[in-house]
Amino acid sequence: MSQIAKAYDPKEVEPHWYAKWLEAGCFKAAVDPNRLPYAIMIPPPNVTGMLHMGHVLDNTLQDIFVRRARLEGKAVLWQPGTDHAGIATQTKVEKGLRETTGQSKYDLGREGFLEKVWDFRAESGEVILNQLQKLGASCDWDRTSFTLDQAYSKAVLTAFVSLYKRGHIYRGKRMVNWCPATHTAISDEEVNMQPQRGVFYKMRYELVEADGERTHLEISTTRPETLMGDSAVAVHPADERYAHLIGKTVWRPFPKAQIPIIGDTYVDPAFGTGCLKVTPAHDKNDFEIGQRHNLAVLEVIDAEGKLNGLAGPEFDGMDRFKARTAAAQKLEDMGLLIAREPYENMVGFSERGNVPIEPRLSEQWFLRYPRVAEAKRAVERGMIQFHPDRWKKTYLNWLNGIQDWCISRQLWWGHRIPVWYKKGIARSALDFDCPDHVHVSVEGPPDPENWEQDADVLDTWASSYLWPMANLGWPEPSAEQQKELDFWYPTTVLVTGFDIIFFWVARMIMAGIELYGDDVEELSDDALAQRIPFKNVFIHGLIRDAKGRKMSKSLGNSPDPLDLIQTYGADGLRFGICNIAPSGSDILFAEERIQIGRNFCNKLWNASRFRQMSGPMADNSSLEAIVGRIDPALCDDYDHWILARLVGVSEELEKCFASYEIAPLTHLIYAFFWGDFCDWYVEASKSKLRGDEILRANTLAIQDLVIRQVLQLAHPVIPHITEELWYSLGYAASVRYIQNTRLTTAMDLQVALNPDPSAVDRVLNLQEFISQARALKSQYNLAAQRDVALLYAAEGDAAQVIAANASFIQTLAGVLLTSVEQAPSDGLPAAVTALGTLYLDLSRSIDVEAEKRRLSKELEKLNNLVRAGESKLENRKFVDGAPANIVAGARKQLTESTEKRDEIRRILESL
RNA sequence: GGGGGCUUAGCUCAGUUGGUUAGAGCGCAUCCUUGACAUGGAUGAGGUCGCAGAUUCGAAUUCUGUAGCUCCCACCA
Repeated sequence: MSQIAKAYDPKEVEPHWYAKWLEAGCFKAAVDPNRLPYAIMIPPPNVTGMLHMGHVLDNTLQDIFVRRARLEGKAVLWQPGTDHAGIATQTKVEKGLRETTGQSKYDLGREGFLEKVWDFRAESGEVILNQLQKLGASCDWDRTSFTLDQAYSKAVLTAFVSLYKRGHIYRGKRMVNWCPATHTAISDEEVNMQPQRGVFYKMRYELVEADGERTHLEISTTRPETLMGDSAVAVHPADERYAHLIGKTVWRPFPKAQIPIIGDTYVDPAFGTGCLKVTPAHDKNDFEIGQRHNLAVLEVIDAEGKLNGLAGPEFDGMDRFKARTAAAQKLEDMGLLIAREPYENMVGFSERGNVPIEPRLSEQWFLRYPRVAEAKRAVERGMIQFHPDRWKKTYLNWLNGIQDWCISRQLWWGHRIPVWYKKGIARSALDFDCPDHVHVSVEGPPDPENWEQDADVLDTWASSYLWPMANLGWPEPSAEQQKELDFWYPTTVLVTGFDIIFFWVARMIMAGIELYGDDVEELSDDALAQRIPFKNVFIHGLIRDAKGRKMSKSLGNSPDPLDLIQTYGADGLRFGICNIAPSGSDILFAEERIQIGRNFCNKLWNASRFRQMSGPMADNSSLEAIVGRIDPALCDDYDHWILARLVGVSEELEKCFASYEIAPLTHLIYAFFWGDFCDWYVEASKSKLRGDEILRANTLAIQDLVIRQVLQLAHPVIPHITEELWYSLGYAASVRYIQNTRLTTAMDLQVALNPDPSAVDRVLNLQEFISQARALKSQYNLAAQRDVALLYAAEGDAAQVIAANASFIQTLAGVLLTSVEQAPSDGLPAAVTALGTLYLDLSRSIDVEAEKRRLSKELEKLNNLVRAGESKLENRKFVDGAPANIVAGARKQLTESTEKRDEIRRILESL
């Protein structure tokens, strides 16, 4: 036990306890067959990334879950790690290189460049993990994993080889999304559609043979720079305007060539002019049309987005966007451009390169997603549950229209594709079914000198999709790892944002189902349930700024979490972020919205401090010890009430965790501790604390009990301050750390305390009585006075309740109470409560009109209530049909309302 | 074009299977530095729960229609 300092200083407390936890091995995960497993795999942040608000939210939630699970007595694994993040990291290093030495990666060569990336990783790789520690994340850091670790790489390659051998992975020349900025193909998921303001060009292609009056076809396009690659003009076969021209030819203006007019139903006659230029090399649809009609594929744009020699000498080497206006100008010079119209359309942008992607034909590796049906089944049958549930629709919807995944990247940083080609055989002549031509294995060919490895690496997501199983030792677990796999896998819950349901969640599910276990065709539900990577998916929203915009560096609206920790403490930030994280999609972040976290910590701190100042500390070493200090005979209504509330809030929190509803979490804790305990219970205690020793000890025992339980309940959210107070107030005397105590359940508390439920009603009435007394004072600007004379007229039980609680009332309301037999006749300001009528005993005259206005307003309210209550109770259908407790409640309310109304009426008349 | 989601106090949001007088935080107004806390306390103003129907004894809550906003997916040049 130690003296609690005057002000709460998170900067002192937080690092202190974090170090202690690490030292004591509090976060270490250990297989324990006697406990239920609870495992979370961290969504691995980019190895060179910096902590941002999204991480704060995601990891705070995970930490809340695992810390709660530890309190519940489960064996807990929170696996940390980082992702090599292929494109992001490589781009960053390339940029740095360019800026510092002016070199490109080609100057260094593959080996040399990769060395630089590893250096960079060594420098910055630990940063984000350290930042997570500042937040209080209770990961088992000894297990920190990296997607390019040797063992992990082996898992990735094994997965590739298995999927290849099972026929899910193939190589093919296809239209892919090419990023001209990063010089690699990317997957459909890495392309973001953005509205672009551009120009709709209307141009004319001359018919080789005039069609009567008609000498030209009019064609609209947004991309005139690709016309040099046109190999046809397409029209709808049923389009009366053009159908008869099918089979004829037109002149492509430059390089001048005859190209056919073809009929294809893809063309929408109503759109533009109804004529479509077909550029099979640079448009996905055009490519398909080209396939159907056997058209030449003329590539005129290269990997960097520049035009090449095929486009003609004046365009050779020109950037695609420059070429767009240049081509239009040339058309205009030739008299072939009819119009330039402003136009807005959706253009695909490369997520990383942030430039428009270029559809490009290239040889790539593709994954035909395995186990799509089973991936759906696992979710549909509830083996995997999404929280909130509605996200499963998004997931299923995506799986329904799923296309093959381009998994090769023209990068160096990543897992190199484990495929080797025999030297001396032209790539085009390779027979992939012949082991003498193509070698696919984890180890590589026995005679590497005769082979050349595929130059590409795998998409980062084609490694992180193994995260849950690879981190536990798959595919070749040692005996120890096998135990871990058996125990922790499938993991309990995955916590992540909805933006990566497609990138990661769905792919992990399919990978797990396909690869975890033997290669069998049919999977029973039981087998499926063993293979899935996690049983629950907790989806949270994205953090946006107060105006709903995405957080970004360029907007400058992305606060540095470390600054926030500096100002509000890690606990304050955690509480705040948890408090504003609704179950909806977006979270609007504004700094003032997390102040509540700091304020709550401060309140907790000061309430504990007040406890310490209120009297000597006693045995707080266990729940039993504290309960043993409470004498039920000494407990009054307030004591029973706060204990009943404690049981209630404990139960509600249990429900929250069981159903993955975290939105109410902080609200429940806040309302109970601040609203009920501090504002009412502690205030009410003050008179008792000044009373006799025995009563004081009893009251302090109850305070100790409530604070202890609040510390337990709040610990997952605000671990540092609760640990500090746990220690300072002597709760740690027998068990050192909160997490090593067993969470007291609502049931435990109920049995141990058995609070009198009837006290709750009495206390609610008292609270109303006190509030009304305060309101009366406030009305007459007497709020600050502590000894305002108040008369009250009450009868029967109510009179007894007031008498028994007179000292509370006087303390809490700051009044001196006097009971009167009869209502005073001289028109004093009054308030009507369920316990009786209050009169402010004023020596000066009152403002009769103001008093009348106030009471009339109150009267109207009550009249409405009475009317509503009466009509309800006169309705036979209600009385007969509604549940008994509802009817009884309505009766009770009507009685009370009627009494109050009559009393107010009487007072009004007397004024 | 397909699929979600949202619409409740000035702002941001709760409101569990329909059921006592619709709540919270912030903001606002008035008062209070009374020995836990001004990162505080007290009091108060402020809502016909987007709109229109339907079901029901009873609807913010269920259903239908409708308007507006928003996100995701999708190959209209």
